[in-house]
Amino acid sequence: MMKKKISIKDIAKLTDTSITTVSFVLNGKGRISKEISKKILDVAQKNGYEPNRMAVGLRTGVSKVIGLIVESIGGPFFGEMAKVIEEEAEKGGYRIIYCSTNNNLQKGKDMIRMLSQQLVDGYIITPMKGLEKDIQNLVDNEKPVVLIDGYFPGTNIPHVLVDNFASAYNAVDCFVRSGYKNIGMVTADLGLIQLNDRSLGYKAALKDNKLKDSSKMLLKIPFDMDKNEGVEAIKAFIEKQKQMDAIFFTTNYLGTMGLQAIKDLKLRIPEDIAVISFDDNEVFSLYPPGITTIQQPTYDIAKSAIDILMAQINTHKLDASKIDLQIPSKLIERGSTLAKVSA
Amino acid sequence: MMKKKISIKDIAKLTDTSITTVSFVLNGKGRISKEISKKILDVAQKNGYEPNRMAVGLRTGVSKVIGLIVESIGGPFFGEMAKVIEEEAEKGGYRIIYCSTNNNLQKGKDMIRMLSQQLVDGYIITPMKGLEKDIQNLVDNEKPVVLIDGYFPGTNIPHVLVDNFASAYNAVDCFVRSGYKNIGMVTADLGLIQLNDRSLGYKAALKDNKLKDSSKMLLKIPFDMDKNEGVEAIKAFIEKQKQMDAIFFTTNYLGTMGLQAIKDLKLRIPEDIAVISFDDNEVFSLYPPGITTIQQPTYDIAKSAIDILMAQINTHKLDASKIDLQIPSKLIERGSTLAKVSA
DNA sequence: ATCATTTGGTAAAACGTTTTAATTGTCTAC
DNA sequence: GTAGACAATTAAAACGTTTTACCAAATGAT
Repeated sequence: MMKKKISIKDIAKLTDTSITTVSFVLNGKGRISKEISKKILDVAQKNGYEPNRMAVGLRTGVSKVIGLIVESIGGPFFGEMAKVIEEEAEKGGYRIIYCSTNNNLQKGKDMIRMLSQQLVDGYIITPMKGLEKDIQNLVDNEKPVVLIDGYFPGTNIPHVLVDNFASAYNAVDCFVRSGYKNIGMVTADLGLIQLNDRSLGYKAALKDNKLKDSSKMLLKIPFDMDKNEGVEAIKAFIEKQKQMDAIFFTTNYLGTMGLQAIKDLKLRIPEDIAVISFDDNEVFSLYPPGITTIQQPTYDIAKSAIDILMAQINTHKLDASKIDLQIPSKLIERGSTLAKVSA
Repeated sequence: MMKKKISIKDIAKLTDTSITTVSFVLNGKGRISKEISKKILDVAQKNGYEPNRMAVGLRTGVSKVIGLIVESIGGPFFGEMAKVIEEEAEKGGYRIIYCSTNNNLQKGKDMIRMLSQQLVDGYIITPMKGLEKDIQNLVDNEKPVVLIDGYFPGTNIPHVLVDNFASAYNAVDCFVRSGYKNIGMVTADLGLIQLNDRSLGYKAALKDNKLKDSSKMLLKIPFDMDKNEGVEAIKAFIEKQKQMDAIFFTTNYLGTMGLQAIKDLKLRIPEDIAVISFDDNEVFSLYPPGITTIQQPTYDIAKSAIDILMAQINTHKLDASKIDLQIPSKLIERGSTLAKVSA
């Protein structure tokens, strides 16, 4: 056992040819006769030759690895994303090296620094506040980069994400169509542009529908609040806003916290309060009476991101700086937004 | 911009020393005078020197990367796992390269082959039927390997997973304590040893409690069934087993399918049917009246796995072949197993 | 027959490290 | 003073590839 890996040099010796010849045959370059080619291919095959990635990487400067930096691979959204990205990358012979930042800025910076030690050919990153410089630096150094799930306003870094503004706008519209007029919103204080866009969509929709100003019916959960505290905060919020008859949660995890809060308060959905949450997931489809959600097109986002990245990698001088892909979401209507029966 | 990365050679030139000296200083080897050391360190620091991983890898044969091969990174269980593994690995300066097999044997084989092209120093793998040979081959070639979430009976590959037998046994016990006597089970037909162990635990518990033989009240969902078909199958199963008053789902996804089925049939939990599912997750805590679950110690499993792997990597001649870590699970009791009120 | 071209093949450099073995001084001990 | 020990430094080989530039032989054109 422990057969030493066979190298190109060994194959050369075995076939009585030169290293160059073997390399040429294996890569389909140069011009080598059919017979010699066949002999080399046979020997390579028989001995299970696999090129040494490190050597190739050192010589050519390409690693065939792309770095995926996300907030956390756990969770349905990024998990699903990672899966698609990995599958698509694999088709191009690329592998994924995965890093999570847990929303920790320093960790994000570290990750970028590590990966840039010539070990990845491109990056897919979920941006976070404070990482602008580091990412811009990659771009300036002509590293292929695609941002997903967020972007940096005012910079020229290609990005693909759901259309957050329109999605939130549509959610409010859905409430209105069903007869709800006092629509509150719960969001998080993470400094993420995507949450901000959702807020803007919400506010714009209120305004367009001539509904009362929302400043009162808006709750921002601090980023460092844990789950239980969050539930309590939401409960307090709901109790205070007596007239509120519908509530919009801007993220998945806020939505589940919200359900817990509503359950604790023994309120009925949608009779006492209608609900919409961002990010569809199993809880929402199962939880009675079914929670209306904004389903992010994870597949499309991931697919587009990897495609754009590959395009950058392959055609070296592609100008991707103008790519701003905002993909529409899908509103999944369930029981939580049934038409209101006026009291 | 696009400053060419600085190399050890450049630093040598800049400090008027030799390549060797720089390498020695940077790695704390050899014996170099304080003054020269300082000069070199300063220059390296100032220019943001980072060693070229490829070159190091080629020269030393270690990549500082470990391969994580799981069924699918999506899903709460593996996602959480991946997170812990990545965090722990990072402490030792290792990065994770991630691959999912989607339960596809060929893909699993391909992954192992790719990763073994000298690009990872160790493997964490969720085993699947048919991969025995390939994995054994890694072990024979002295590659560090740890299996998680499953194992190959009769082989000597270190593994860490939840104690599936005891977990299932405890679930049945919980039903019995609450007064349920006709306990059915729904499992999947994936050929996975862990599911088999769960079945065995279930059967043993039935026997020890002198309950009626279970062969009738056992449903096996074929591996290629989609979600809707699964729900239908479970509905049919429940309707057929009139006397069944409790049901045990051996996986997360079967559990949620089961909830859907029970909901469709308009049965009450636990009055009409008590429920326990493997793998705790948000749905189960939220879904009224709260579903009792077997919570896998994901953190412990992941932590142990990476620790064992690191131990193998660092102390080269560690005999890990006897490591068989079966970690107890935690039964989270919720409303779905409240004491039965006899009719 | 001679020169130009093509065809089939290879030597050698380079990528950026690590590490062995060698080379210079300096110092100690006799 | 000289032999050995030791300290500080370095030259050079090696890891496994890719690729440039070159060479010899065969073919074609005149």
